[in-house]
Amino acid sequence: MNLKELAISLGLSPTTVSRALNGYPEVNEVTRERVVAAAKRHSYLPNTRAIRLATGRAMAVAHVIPIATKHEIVNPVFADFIAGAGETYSRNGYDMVLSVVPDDQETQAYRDLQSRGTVDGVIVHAPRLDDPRIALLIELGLPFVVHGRATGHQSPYSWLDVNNRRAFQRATEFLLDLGHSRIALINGLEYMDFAIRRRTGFVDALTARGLVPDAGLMFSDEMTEGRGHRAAVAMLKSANPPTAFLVSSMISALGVRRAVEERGLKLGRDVSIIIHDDELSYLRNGDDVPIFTATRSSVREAGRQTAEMLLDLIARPQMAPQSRLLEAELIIGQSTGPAPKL
Amino acid sequence: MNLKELAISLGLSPTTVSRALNGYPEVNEVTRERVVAAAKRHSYLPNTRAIRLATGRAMAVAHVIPIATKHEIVNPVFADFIAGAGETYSRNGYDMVLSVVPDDQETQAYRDLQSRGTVDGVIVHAPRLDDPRIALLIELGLPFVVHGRATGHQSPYSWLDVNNRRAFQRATEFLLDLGHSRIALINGLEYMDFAIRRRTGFVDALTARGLVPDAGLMFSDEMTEGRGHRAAVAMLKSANPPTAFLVSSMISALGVRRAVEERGLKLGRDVSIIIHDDELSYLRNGDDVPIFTATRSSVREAGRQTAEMLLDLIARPQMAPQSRLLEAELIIGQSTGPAPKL
DNA sequence: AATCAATTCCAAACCGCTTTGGATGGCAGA
DNA sequence: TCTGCCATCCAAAGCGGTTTGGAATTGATT
Repeated sequence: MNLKELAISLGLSPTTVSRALNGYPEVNEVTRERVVAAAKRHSYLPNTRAIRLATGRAMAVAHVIPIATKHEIVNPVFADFIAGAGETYSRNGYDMVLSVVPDDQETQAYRDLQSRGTVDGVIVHAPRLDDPRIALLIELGLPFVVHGRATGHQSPYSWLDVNNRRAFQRATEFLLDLGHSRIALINGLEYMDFAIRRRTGFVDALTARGLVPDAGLMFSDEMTEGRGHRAAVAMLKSANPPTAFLVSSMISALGVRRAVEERGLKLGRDVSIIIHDDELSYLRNGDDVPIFTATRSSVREAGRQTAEMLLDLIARPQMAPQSRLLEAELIIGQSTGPAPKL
Repeated sequence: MNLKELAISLGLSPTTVSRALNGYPEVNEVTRERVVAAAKRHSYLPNTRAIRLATGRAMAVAHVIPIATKHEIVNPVFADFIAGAGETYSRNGYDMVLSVVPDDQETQAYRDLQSRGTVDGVIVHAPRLDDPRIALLIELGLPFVVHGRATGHQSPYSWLDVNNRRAFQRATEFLLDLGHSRIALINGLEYMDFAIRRRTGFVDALTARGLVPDAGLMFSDEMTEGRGHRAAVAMLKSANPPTAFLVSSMISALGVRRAVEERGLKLGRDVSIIIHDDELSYLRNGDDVPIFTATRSSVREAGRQTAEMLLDLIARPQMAPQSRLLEAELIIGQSTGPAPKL
């Protein structure tokens, strides 16, 4: 059943039926009700493809997921972010299209999206230092919002980010206040913008207390359980081991915890850990009482809000770039305690 | 730049330009080259929305992701499956649209997708016992492929699944051969089809050796680190603890391992663990040597293949339902060893 | 030279909706 | 009674492609 057939069955013109269903004022209320009733009766729904062509809007947003040809890691944070963004899109009648492309074709993917008119805007994931995608999208004139920021990029653009620097600064201060002075940082890859900011917060907090960051206690790699474990093992067996760890991801932290326990040390007594908790739905930090002390910020909520910002931007294209900086909570769990006495 | 403008700039009709670009035979080879060159020069790409309306095909596939209003867990396996499927779609010029909907609106979501013509087909995730989605999709006539199977559903449909029963049967036999007789099963929620099949494989293997499955050693819950840990702790402190664990997920297994180590037991010597390894990219089972002995099957590859099956089905709608049963490898890691002597 | 079949191109219809620019009729105001 | 203004509806023109059904040109065949 399409608009034309529905119109015929009602003895009306397609124009009137279309207007009735879309709530335009130039149709009699009685007629409108007749139309709406008939539409429901025939379970008529307007064809998406036709609407898109007629209105010139795609009513869709893309998330481009580059697949690294080398170490092809799908960001575990991604699923929850998508879930959050997806909720927003559903509520607003937008479709979410995921473009999975080899990373060397990412540029072309954005150009395609733009010139074929497949979507009305995009969300940029996992920005890196001096990320080239931002300049590209500005040039293309395709509305976009970045989840995160790109240190080094000049011109203004819309983004939503967690205050990573502040979060890690506070976490470090918290450990310092507990008397820890040898604090290790188990970070993500430092070409990722968030990792750079976290390190900055960490270093700033140490420096402010007159401590000199020890390169041997700063580790940066993919955030997997194995890497976290390996790094922690190495640090713990060193001559002057850390008494506390600041860990960028729950997953790495599972590895760090294992290393700690393997050495017969007790978490929260001998060694403290603070993690950053994205509140991944399949990796809850304890059901009621948090296990890890953590800087916490829901990536799912970030997804919801980033999507909202993008839809705003699409609705008002000449709007100035917006930005939103979310503050992470510092929540106290069972993984931190006073630095052990020597 | 659109088709019409391009045609004018070439002194040709839109018809000819369209045909030239789409490789139809009724256009002179010289003309075709002129057209192709001009298209590239103006970086012309045909408008997606127009193509979709004109051809009546959406060139898109949906994955409906129900968000449980209660325990809203995003399946961690999901990200990698999507990445795999996405690769296939990209290669074939299809878009992947993700519909995130509250689970009580899932039925309506499928109906919408169908009658608005938003997509040409869908992939059904995480089938449950007697999953109603299958009957719905057959009724709607929307092409679909299920990732997994739905025990209890009658009429034929297309699916791709791992041989979960066989995998867990083999894993259990492997443990039995090592002399273990008290083997625990840490399974996923047993309204999920895959969990039912894994339990069946487990029970079958025990029964075949004349052992009676102990209900106290069979656990079923969400597959998180915490739940795995808790279940293992309880079992290990019981009067007659298991000497081996069969664990449905890498994530739960991290918790089980922690429980084992907390008790001062050594993995592979005092207690054995076999996991099912979906080869999640962010949860590698060791870099070179596998840590856990595992039944292994790449969910990413499953995504690739499931998507291929769906595209086939869309291309040949009257094709009989296809199915593909992937066998998991049993790979030997460091987490298994002979049952400890009493 | 006339016929016929390819070859090569084009005009126009169509996909299913939105939207512009009227047309019609009823009613109040002069 | 006539004018003008609403209120209500419709015809037709898009949106940007694809596809059908010729038409014109060319070359081979008789």
